[in-house]
Amino acid sequence: MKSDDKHIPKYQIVGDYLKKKIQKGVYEPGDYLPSENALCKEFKITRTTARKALDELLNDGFIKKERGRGSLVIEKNKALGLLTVKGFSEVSGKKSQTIVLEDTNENELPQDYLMGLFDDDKDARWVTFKRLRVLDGTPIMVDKTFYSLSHLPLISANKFVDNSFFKTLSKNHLIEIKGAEQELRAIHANEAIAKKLDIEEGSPILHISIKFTTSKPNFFVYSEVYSSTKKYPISNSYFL
Amino acid sequence: MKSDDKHIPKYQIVGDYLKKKIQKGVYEPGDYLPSENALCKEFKITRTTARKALDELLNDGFIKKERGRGSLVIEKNKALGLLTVKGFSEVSGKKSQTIVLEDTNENELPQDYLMGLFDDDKDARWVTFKRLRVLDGTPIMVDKTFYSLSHLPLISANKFVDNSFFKTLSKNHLIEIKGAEQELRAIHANEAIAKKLDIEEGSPILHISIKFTTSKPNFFVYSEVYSSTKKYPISNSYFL
DNA sequence: AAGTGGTCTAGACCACGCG
DNA sequence: GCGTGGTCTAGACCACTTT
Repeated sequence: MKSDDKHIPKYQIVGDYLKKKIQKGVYEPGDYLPSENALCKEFKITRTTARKALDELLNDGFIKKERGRGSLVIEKNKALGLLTVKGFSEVSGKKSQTIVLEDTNENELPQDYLMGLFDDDKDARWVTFKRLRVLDGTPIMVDKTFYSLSHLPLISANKFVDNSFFKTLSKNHLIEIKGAEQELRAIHANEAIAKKLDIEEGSPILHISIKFTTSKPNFFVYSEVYSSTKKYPISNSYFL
Repeated sequence: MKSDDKHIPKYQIVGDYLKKKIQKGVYEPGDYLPSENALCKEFKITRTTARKALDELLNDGFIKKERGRGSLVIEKNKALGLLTVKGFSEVSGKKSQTIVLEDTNENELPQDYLMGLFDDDKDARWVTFKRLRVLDGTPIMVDKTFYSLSHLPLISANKFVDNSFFKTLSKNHLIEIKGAEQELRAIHANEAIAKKLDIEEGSPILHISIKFTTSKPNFFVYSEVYSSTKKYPISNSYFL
């Protein structure tokens, strides 16, 4: 019989160990990790192995190597894509706020839904909620989010963990966001949107249609976002 | 092989050598590269070095390693994100076209450059070129691209491989696009842009500022894109 | 059994940053 | 001068694929 020994390579053990320490805050951005030679002694490994462990962290964007100095912990890349307004929750001195415009309720699918992505679940029952994001007093975006009741019960938007739907999915339902497809259009703000975003009717705004893929098979979350980009542009990073 | 080592590490010489062979078609997708041991003998290097050379190709998406079999050359597909208009080159029956509006020439950096990403290379000499993308007769986007002469010579936009700057970087200079940071804004088209995109002045368009990260350290490519999204929205996928 | 890639050891010399 | 990371050698054993 084959044994089920999962032989985990040393470099991965050491790499994961360092990642966890960074995630726990033992090492913060700006700190230097133990040197390669220090890791060799601590874990009784050779430099090749220690370097491979650090390469993992380098690849995942945890550290930056500086010859002659050491391995510097850096701010991690968040490839969270377009839903991240520049510094929405990270701009120092700015306060972000989420206002529920319309709490979760059963609803018809909009006829004019733009993305041809509803192939599945066409006859399912859907719920939606609508929210307004405000950054430092400035309305930034309105979003309307859809999901199917056949995969998740109705959850009040007022009961989201940290006002975040995705955090709620993760913490209470163990569902993780795995990816997304998006379509972007520049459009004129209509009266309703303009009023909510406190801009003039006809101002150029960004309309984003998003289909989120989750860790739960066949469970997708759909979002329609209307964003005023004048003060805070949408920022986005992606790495291949 | 000659040993013109000097500054360039061996693994890079071997890695570049293999990349060139792939790009020349000596090795095609589906082929296996010489085994690590074969490379050791051919270049008189150790397996560590041979493996590091192959790691380069692995990172740049040229090959896939198969234990017990070898290093398989694969098709390079770049999910280039936002620069991909929906089906720009894939819509069946549609013809894409790239028109050079302004050939590559040395230029001043624009004063109003939006992204605060020029920290490095501030005093370097820059070249720019400007192009118009047309899909099935409809102008889709204009883009102005910048790069620093300290990393790459001036290349005429009329001599790009397949009209693609990135393909040129890859095929002729072994530089791969690794990722990007972007900022998106919805704006009103000014007269110049409107004329080029054949839309009314004041129409909402998408303005995208992009900083591309490459496989060449400290070499970045900057692009300013203005896109009419009415007929063809920008589409984008990302996966975590 | 032979060949491939995956991991690892125990060294070595070099280029760089800092005191 | 010393410690750091960058490169490299010359081996070794392992897991996996193919013949």
